[in-house]
Amino acid sequence: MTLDTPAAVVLELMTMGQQSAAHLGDLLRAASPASPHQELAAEILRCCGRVIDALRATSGGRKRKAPEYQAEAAPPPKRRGRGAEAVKEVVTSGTTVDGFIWRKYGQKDINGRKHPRLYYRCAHRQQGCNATRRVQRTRDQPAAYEIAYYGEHTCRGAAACHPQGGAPPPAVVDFGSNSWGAADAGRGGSPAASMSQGQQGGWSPSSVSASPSSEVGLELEGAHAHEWEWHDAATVDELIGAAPCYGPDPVTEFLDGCLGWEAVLNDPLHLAGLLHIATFQ
DNA sequence: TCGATTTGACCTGC
DNA sequence: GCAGGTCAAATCGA
Repeated sequence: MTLDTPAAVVLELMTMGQQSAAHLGDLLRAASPASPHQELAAEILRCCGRVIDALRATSGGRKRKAPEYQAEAAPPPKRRGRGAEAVKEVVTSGTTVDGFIWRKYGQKDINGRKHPRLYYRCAHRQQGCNATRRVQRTRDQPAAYEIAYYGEHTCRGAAACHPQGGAPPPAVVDFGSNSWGAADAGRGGSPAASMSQGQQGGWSPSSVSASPSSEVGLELEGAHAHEWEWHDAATVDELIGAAPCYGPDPVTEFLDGCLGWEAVLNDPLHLAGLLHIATFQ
């Protein structure tokens, strides 16, 4: 492959990064078999692999089929059939904050569940946003929540959802293994706000977890955790005030799988972000 | 007074 | 018929 296209450049760099990460993992393993830092190296490997896979799929001439969903053609919201598949399901610990403004519209005691199931819909439903979510405390960990998302945000995302046009709250991204967030908190790194921008330009929920001490108020437990919702105006103001500059992070979006590869390649800013990561290896 | 939440009733799929 | 999902009136709080 030649390096005459941005995709080729990124692929080359990511391949180098992947090799470097593998090497780093080997070194860490050799230095200290039980080192938790190995998880970081593994995480980098996974991310690189993901980028490379996406790139290869793109360069193969196959384009991901655009989602069938179209905002203007969206049918009126219908009842979900029982067991309908969620667009995304996440498990969060201690918080249900995800950067969107949700309006609770129902609560139901579920058979065999100690805690009721809560139903939320996007606060911008009047604007045609049909996104809903279902929040349920997990059986194993009462302080943790299973959140199932249904529908897509068509309200142009968190910026639109937020009354001040602000950005999502500080939250730690869970890239799947939660190792980044945990490592970040442990190292005192800045708590990265990172919600993901979906392909329609709206924000899609990432897997969000609260880091133990990253942000005031985000880590609550037990009976008070549910009080921290984004419809709490005071909370929103506090969080936005604490982090006024959060905006879309294309790199994180991409790595989190919510930003299409084509969007990255077609947008110089997104591409620059990825290249920055690639050269960071 | 108005917007948000609560909660019982209703609707629908299995 | 039951269980889960949604509606909408009642209630609450700023």
